[in-house]
Amino acid sequence: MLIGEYLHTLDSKKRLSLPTKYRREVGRKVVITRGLDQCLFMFPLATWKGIAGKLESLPFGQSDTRGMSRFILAGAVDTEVDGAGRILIPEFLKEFADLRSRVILAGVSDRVEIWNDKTWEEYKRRIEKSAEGMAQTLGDLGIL
Amino acid sequence: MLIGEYLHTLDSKKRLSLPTKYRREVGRKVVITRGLDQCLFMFPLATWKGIAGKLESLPFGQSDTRGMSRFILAGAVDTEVDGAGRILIPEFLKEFADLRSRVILAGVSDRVEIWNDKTWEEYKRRIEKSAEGMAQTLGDLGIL
DNA sequence: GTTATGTAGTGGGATAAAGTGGGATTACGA
DNA sequence: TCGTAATCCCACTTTATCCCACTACATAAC
Repeated sequence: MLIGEYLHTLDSKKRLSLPTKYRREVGRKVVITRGLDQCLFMFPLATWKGIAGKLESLPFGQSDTRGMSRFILAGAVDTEVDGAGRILIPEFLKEFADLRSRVILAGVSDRVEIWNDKTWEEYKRRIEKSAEGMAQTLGDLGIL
Repeated sequence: MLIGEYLHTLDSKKRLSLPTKYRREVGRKVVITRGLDQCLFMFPLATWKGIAGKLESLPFGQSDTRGMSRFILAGAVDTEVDGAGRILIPEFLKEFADLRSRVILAGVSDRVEIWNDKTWEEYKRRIEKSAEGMAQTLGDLGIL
């Protein structure tokens, strides 16, 4: 289970080091794609295969699912984690998520999300404001 | 059953010692997350697994549940209790709960809450003020 | 009442590891 | 063939982790 939040730096060579806590679970081969809310998703290869399989089985005739498949599949790249535990972020994904030097890596169960740090902080603030409603939902779900 | 309230110090290395009374029940592996009302929740690993399982099954398509799983999962870290009975609080959680040197640990049945001492005192005062209403509620529920 | 003994909580130093930056070498396209 | 970019490798800096020591308070012994 991937959890936690880390601030790392994306260097001038577009390298981004993964937190050690993620490395074992993530393995050496990963897939990075455009994510939701202007962040990137990074999946371990095994997880990705499951997702790609589901996307393939979507009816291609419908324009909305067609758009969704294109958005995700066309925006995906598979990369290897290098010897120092780093991955390479291609330019077009860097641009998509507006990544600069300071980057947030966030573990969300089966994937790692990659955020511009400012965007992430702002997103968190928005979520915290709705904490009351969240407490209600958590209670309803029997989580807390 | 985790109960009681303790004032401990969070040292310059972000270490926080658990009260001895908690150590047996909590075990060596714990998970700390963002909680409600600006405190942190600390769960024994077994308890956490139950929560995480429920969160995993939430639909990712809806933006509100997406926000919630990010809030909790990305806001969580798993830590081991060290030889001296201490845990490490990562910077981003320290910041979230505004933890300084003086920290309150409060047992709440199956979790331990970690508070800034001032915030805790203030919270208690607020609750005490509404004690009248609370007594009513407890009575209604057949608890007291 | 005073002195041992033990344990909880705290602090600090030494060592190991993680994260980061940069140079050198190799591959690739113009 | 040249210039650019990707890859590998090494080195530095900071942070984390381990281990031991000190203090305070409590209990037990004399």
